[in-house]
Amino acid sequence: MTVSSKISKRRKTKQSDGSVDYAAKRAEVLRIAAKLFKEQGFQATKLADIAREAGLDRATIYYYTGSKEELFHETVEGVLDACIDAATELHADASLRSIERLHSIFVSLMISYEENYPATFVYIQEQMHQVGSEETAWAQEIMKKTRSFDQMLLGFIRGAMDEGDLRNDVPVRLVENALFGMLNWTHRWFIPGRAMTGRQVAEAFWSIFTNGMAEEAAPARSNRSAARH
Amino acid sequence: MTVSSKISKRRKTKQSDGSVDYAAKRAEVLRIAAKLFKEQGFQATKLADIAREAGLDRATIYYYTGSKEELFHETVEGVLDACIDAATELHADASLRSIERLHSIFVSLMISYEENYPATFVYIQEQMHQVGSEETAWAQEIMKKTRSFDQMLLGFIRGAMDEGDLRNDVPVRLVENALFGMLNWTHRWFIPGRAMTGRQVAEAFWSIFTNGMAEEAAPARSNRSAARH
DNA sequence: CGATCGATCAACACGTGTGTTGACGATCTT
DNA sequence: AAGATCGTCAACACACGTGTTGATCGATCG
Repeated sequence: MTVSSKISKRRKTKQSDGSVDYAAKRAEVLRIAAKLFKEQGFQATKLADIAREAGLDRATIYYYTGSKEELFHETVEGVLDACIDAATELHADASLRSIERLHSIFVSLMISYEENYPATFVYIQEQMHQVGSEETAWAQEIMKKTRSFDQMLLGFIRGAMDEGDLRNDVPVRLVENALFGMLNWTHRWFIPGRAMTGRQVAEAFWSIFTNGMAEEAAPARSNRSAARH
Repeated sequence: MTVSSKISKRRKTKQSDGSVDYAAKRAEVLRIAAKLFKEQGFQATKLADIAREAGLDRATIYYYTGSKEELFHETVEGVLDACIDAATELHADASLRSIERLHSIFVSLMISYEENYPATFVYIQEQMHQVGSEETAWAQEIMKKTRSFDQMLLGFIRGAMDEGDLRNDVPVRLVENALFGMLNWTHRWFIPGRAMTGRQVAEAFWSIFTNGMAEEAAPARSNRSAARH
């Protein structure tokens, strides 16, 4: 990031083009950084923590990266693009109903969260959208993409309402916040490789979202005590 | 917090018992601190920010509080108790079905979030539950209460399933995470005094949770286009 | 009107975290 | 075996945020 010329960085740049072991170890450092960002938050994570976890001296970290910020950017960059990619490919297929596209995106998104773990959860945790203060091109780009992604989602929900697949007696924004609240809140509890897969979680949430949890959501309403237990 | 004797604190303590203007200004500082904690997070909020916002010198803040931590504790303390109070009073009324109690708690909780704004949202944001590392009595207490509150909620959900008011084909934990994901995610977008009240949001979420968003979830399926729009 | 007291701030001391430097061993090269 | 190079770290310089002190200024009071 810091462009100025320093010996430590000169070494790094020299490294950048070539070696294999180097790239591997660099990736390892990045992995550890992402893990700690997820566990403790960006600010609370000290470079010393990353170094300790990697079994290196703090100074050595700078052999692999220019700064803590750089590690963070590299963790988070691409996350948004992954989400947008997942969404746009469905968006293109106009043969599907909006509700089906929304469903697809919802599931794809959760799977993307899972695959990019823990990067996406770091992204969510650090509230990347409200970096309004920062004037950096980086921040601007994030905000722009987020807004555009958000509009896409809203579009699907509105579409599904117009097409009669979703109730329209609730404000669109609220529906979005309900659905993606469930989804995004996973960053507080979901861990890949545990009881459920990302897809299973997403499908379960989707079922709740569309059908609701009421036992008698279906026409049959009379015999509730006969319910399976 | 810091018990040691310093003149600055001696003054403060002297102030603690008595004055009226003092208490008012102190409350003002606390209010500003809470607001900034909400906007920027605890770590990112510098005492200088609070001072600037309050139109005071940084040093003067210490005339009203012992430390940044103290401001934080005072912001967050009571939040959990408010939630627990809201929950337990319903818990006592055994004449209600579990599903009704869950509904009541859900709405009460959202209203509590609204009334304690922004304190509760700070609480949620700072992930008070996973302060596992800290050994302070304060942290222990928080964790204990959180766990107990969590168990209470799970109990209601299980109860509602047993009583046949909720589908039981979804893991309890997942149902909890869906419902309280929607609720807790409000800390990212809900602002009191805007379009909707806390109660309205909660009721809308509850409706989605129980009935789902599918247009044909309810018995009445025919006149959908007649719906308010 | 000098004394007291409450609120304020300038200046300081300190701790902690970041990023840089230079050097030291190990391995690889010719 | 002399030299180059790579990964490493001890030590340093620096920035920043916190909390403390002592003094100042104005109001209230005897």
